Amino acid sequence: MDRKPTMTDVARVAGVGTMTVSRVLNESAPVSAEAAGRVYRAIEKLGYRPNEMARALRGLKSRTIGIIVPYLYDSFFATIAHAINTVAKENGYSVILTTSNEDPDSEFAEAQLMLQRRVDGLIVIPADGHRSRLSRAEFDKTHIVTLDRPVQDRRFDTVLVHNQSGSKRAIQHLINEHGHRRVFFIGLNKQLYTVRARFEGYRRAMIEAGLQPELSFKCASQEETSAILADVIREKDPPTAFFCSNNLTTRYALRALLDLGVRVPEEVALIGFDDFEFAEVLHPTLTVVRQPVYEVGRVAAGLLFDRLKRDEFPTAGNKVVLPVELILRRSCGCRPRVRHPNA
Amino acid sequence: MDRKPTMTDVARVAGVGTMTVSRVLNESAPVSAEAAGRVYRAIEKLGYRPNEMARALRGLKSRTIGIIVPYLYDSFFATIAHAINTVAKENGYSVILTTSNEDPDSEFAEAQLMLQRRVDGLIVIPADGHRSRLSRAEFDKTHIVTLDRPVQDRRFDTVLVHNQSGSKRAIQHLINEHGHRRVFFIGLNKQLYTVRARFEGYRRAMIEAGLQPELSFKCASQEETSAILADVIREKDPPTAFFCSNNLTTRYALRALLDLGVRVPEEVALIGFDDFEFAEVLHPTLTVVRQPVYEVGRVAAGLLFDRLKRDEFPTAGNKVVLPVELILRRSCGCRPRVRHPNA
DNA sequence: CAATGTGATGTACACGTTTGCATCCAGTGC
DNA sequence: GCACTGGATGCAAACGTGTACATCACATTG
Repeated sequence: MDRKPTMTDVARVAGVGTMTVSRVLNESAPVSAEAAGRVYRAIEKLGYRPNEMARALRGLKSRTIGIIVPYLYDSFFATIAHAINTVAKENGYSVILTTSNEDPDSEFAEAQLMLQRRVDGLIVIPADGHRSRLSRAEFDKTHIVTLDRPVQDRRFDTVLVHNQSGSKRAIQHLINEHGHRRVFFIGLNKQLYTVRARFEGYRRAMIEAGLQPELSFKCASQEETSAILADVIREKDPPTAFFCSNNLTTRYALRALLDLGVRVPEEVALIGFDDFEFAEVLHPTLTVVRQPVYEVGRVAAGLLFDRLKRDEFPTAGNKVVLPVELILRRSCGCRPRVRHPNA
Repeated sequence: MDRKPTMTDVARVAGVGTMTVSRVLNESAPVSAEAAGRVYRAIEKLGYRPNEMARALRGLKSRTIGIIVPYLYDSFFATIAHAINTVAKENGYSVILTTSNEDPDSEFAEAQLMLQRRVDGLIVIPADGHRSRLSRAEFDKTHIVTLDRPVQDRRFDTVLVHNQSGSKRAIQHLINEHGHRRVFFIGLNKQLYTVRARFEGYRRAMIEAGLQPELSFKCASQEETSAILADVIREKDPPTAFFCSNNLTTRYALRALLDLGVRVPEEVALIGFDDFEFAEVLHPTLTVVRQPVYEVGRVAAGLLFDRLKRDEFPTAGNKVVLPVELILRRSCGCRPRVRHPNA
């Protein structure tokens, strides 16, 4: 009476064979209403729950997918995970989640572990490495969808956003609407795909306007960012606008400007990539390129479940690129209408 | 040649019995160096990985724990999840993650599902309901640790923070150091344990100072918060300080004050509960009660793995309460030294 | 009526692993 | 030489479920 009740227990109590129980549970074959009733009562009485381990072992699906993200405390990744989890639930799937800490080796190891756990599919935000190890033979028979950053392997489905055109548009806004000529790009990491793509958009916008691209990638910490901005601001003809490649650099830059006593947007304009909740609370409110974070996660999960349903391994995966949106607030110099509550 | 290699395959290639392979993998019994070598080579050659499903089924542990959080896009919960995942990895465990959407029924259903998946233990941030369904008989033989919010069931281990004394100290700071007499408490949800506890600290501080507690709980959206603050600010003798019960209300309140054109801290002071990354970037920088979020997750995971190692079900669980810290910045009226980078 | 289908059920086995138990070999003490 | 230890190994069973197959009653068809 200690162990969890099993299908055999249910069958015994209901006075039927184990198969009848199985058939009732899965509706895999017709069962007489009378027998089904007895089975249901027995299940209720014993508090029986099928053992998913055994089900998975028997060769069906584990009804589990794996997610690998670089970090979880980043709101971008957390939102992605939330979206995927929601879709997984809708499909009756569970989610095993882990982090790669932006390390390809760790990512590979975690993916292997997930395979040992026999996940039916994998959604990965590839770690920021030159080439991922996910393409290796071990994963030949695994459905993989990548996210946010592409991977060389053409077999995977991928979901991206229009990084390049998004940042290009933001820069053009600064140049055309506000007359900026020295716009400074704040990067984070030369390797990171998203940063490279966003830089490329920036670069093209500048070149097309006949301007000189200026950039810095050494902004991985508050200290580095503060030091660089302090130098740049002191030049005799300093930049009049900054473009931050992501959330993190936006925060670092704002903090640095605050410490330096440089007023935004009066003295310099600033646009960030990726919207966040406090962007509307900051003073000034922040103009950003917004990417549809939740949607990215949802679409990626959708692609994975499509694959799982078909269960075929095409030689070329789907590639979905979602649009981004320039949200004009005050930090770029615009004066959008502020909503005043009932007053 | 299509299927994943199994232990039997390895045994055949290595010219040994399956048991020798198992023993090599688990080091559960002595194996001759010569045989072990052959096994290792066979594993390497075939790319064999043990099937965790089969292992779990055979009655050992699933080496998987479950986490249930209300939401994932909240940075507090995401950080908790990250901490737990990190500790789980250290212990060779995987993590199944899901969300309850703050709904006790959903929480119960998800917990059941996790049991079907045969998790070895469960870490739950109990959904905001009067009483959780986690105490029911179904979970008698499951190791459960709760987090952030307590549960009636004394058998569970629990990790909390000093909500009450933390908010009391913040209020006392406003009263004693800055001379405030009308301090307004901004709640969120009467049910939510953390909000109630923080309110109680506020109430006691006010009473002890001979002041009148004033509060509002109808601040679950930006609109509600804005409307209430607009009313309150227009009173003939308006509050001179606000205390926000959590991250979300802090954001709503700041936004409302910004829209109303009320300057912080010149016209009103503000302290929030729970620190966040943008608190130092806001203008003014934000005074907050900081709770050790990551640590809460780490400790909870530690408690769970202690239980798993012992594998006993005590009648009374451990209760750990971690300290919080008042971080003085500018929004309360203090003028902390600002660090100016190399200048 | 024999042949054939169809619905409802049970029996055996397989999934891949680990746990008992049995086995085998070598060395030791008498 | 014999029984005994003890290390190294294999065999069968079991974990809980689903698939394949067999069975059986009964209805349908010619």
